[in-house]
Amino acid sequence: MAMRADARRNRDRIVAAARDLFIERGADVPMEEVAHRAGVGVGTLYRRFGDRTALQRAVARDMAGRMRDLAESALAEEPDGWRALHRFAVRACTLRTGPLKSIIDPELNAALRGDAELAALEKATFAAVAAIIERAKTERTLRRDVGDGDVIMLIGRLTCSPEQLPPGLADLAPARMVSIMLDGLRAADPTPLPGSPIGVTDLGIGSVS
Amino acid sequence: MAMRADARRNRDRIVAAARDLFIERGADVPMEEVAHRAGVGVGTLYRRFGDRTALQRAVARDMAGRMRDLAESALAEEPDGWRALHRFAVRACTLRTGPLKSIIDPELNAALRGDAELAALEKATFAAVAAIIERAKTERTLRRDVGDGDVIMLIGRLTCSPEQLPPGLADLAPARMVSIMLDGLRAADPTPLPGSPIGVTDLGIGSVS
Amino acid sequence: MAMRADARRNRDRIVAAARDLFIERGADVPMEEVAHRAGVGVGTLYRRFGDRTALQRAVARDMAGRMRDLAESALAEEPDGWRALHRFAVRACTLRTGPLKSIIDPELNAALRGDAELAALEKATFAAVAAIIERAKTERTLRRDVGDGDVIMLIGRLTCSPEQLPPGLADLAPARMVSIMLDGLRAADPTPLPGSPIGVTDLGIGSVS
Amino acid sequence: MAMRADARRNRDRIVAAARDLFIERGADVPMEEVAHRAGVGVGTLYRRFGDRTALQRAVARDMAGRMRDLAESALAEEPDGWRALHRFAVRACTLRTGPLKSIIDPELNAALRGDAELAALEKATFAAVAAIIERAKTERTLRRDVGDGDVIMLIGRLTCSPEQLPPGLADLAPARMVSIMLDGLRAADPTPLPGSPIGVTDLGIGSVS
DNA sequence: CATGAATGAGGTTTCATTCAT
DNA sequence: TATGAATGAAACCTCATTCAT
Repeated sequence: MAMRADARRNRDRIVAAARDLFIERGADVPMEEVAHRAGVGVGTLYRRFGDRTALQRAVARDMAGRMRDLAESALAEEPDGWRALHRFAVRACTLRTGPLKSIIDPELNAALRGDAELAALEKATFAAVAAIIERAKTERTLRRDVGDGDVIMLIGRLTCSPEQLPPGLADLAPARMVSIMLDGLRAADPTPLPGSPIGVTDLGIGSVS
Repeated sequence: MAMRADARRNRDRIVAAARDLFIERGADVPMEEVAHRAGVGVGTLYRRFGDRTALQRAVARDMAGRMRDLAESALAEEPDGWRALHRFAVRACTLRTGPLKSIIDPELNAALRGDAELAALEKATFAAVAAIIERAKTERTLRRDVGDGDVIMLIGRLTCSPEQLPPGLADLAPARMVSIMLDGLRAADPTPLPGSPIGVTDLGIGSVS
Repeated sequence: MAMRADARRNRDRIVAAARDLFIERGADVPMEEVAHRAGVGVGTLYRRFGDRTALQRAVARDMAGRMRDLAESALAEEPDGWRALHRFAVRACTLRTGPLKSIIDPELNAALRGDAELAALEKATFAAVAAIIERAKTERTLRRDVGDGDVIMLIGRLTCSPEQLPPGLADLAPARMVSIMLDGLRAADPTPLPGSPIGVTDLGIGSVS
Repeated sequence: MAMRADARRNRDRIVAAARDLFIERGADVPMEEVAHRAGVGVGTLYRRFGDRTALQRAVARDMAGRMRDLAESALAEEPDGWRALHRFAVRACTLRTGPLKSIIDPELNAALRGDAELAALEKATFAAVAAIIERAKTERTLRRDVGDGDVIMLIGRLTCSPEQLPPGLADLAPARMVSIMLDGLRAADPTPLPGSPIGVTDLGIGSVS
């Protein structure tokens, strides 16, 4: 048991180290640096993860899990769809999935295509987001001519933000962008959009953004 | 003279090949593949560019130049600020700077920091965008509580779009997102934003997005 | 511990292999050949030495250490300065520093300039040689009009001997040259030399020869 | 004719550039640098010399020619063998064959083995040196127990001197070393040498030193 | 089990040589 | 004929992965 807890903790530290280094320095950081940042030897890293793609899979699942948690808690805990959408959009920015995109996106990373656990997490995320959107449309706060695919793409864009904003702006800027986006999504007086609503399913399966 | 022309053409083909491969496969494609795609030997590539960072610099300048051209022509050729903003935003998406971000962004790519030519191109881009925004504000089509920094960040996000959209959506989706964003930027009846307008200068020096 | 011992042995074998190959084939032997001769893979060589200059540094220190040992043992173990000088000169030839000169001489090899350990070894060598010379002068066997710099330069020349002498001469020729040189350095009846004695310090810092 | 002169001059500039660069930076200077230093394009260099070994051959012959000239003029112009030996030894130092050894020595450079012109030049040099030595022995100024091989080896050592002596010493140090060596070679009261005199032929054929 | 040394495949870069202009 | 651009073989070096301790 103590063993289990220790091992688990080691595993988590490795995933966290990998995620941070992938964000900071890209998908090609040496495995040895990941191990070092996690405070273990390479051998240990390889015992846990087999190879680089296994580590990427773990990071992707970790991030997808966080994203699902955000979506589900926004849906469950906010009083209305509009506020849920707002909360989800703002918090999604803080995950910084943007700089990780090429690692955690099954579309882009062949190693992740077909991973069932990851697919399940994304499916859950999409379901929660779709529910939020549905609610907001029902409440007549969200314009009717957008699909959940449109909204998910927009939120994906907002989280795609690797640049190091100056400290004072790191929190403010995403909040302002989300606010502007929501103004664009508001039901009142929208400009007609080209085409017809884009659904999640139109995007191809399973992409966080 | 004739030689000059040939060499120039070779150079351009190498930059184009590098850009495409960087987009498709990331910043770490083997140089040999870049050379092959350009139809030259590695030696030629290295004669022109010295090392990988020199090639990245060339790609970054190329993209920054295109971005500037988009901004300046939108400003010069559109009858009003709003249409100029729309045109710039839509066309900027087509440059696909998003997947190149880690390569062409001086903030993210140490090899590019301090490159004077690149800085000049970005400065010109920002100036044109700022002029467009100013015009739109004067025309009272753009809300007053956004700064040029806000708008540039938003446009940067829209161009940050690596996923391979299904063919039918590749053109449509960006147009819809831009349209929604513009609805959010519209002067009429905006929700008050947190903080105060963000200017280009607040973002730190010179990032296209 | 056991590992340590193994690693140490590996390291020593690499340095020995490098020295031999540098002598045989010059400073530009492929690293892979050095590794092969040492019985390890390239990776191991690079793990130990980082790059070619680090390996050269190791070889230079090794040779400088041997040279210092020769000088110090000659000083310590010979009954008089003259015999010490003779012994040092003869044995120095056997180190074959000549063919290594461009690799192990800090004057010639930029990678070695400023190496403190190497400088210390050379300083010790010079000190021992200077003591030998001083003793021989005191004993009135060495002519008074030569400085330690003169003698060190002469010995440096004798060790500068890349040519593959025919087997029978390999031992004899250096012995004869040393003997002739010593006759030239003898106290009795010397021809006046141009200039004044050259000291080690006149040579600039730290060159074995 | 004018053509001939021009071509000749070009060729000489290339050889001179190659010699200087070989001395300064070693046998592996890029051909392009040689060409640049000579003020021509690589193409021209290759038109003249075919490949690197041809260039080395040219440099070797050039140096061997100078060495022969020194030996023959010393023999022809000095009033006695002793002064001829002195002059040859001192001037040989100025050729700086030392740093070129691995390039111009047929023993060390496979590309030169069997070059008839080079062999002829060395043969002439050796003949002149042998004559000088013979004369000095006849005059009873040179000790009888040394062979021409001994003397040639000694002179070879003195010219093996790549180190950058401080300006004030560049001329003085060789003069002092030669003087000391000559004292060692003097007829009066020599210490018996081990073995028997070494002749040029004992050294194997054709080595400048 | 954890560790970190060893391995070698593969990417990067250089440069001798060729060849079109 | 002189030039310098193009080529690709070969050297350098890194790092994913394995394995002895």
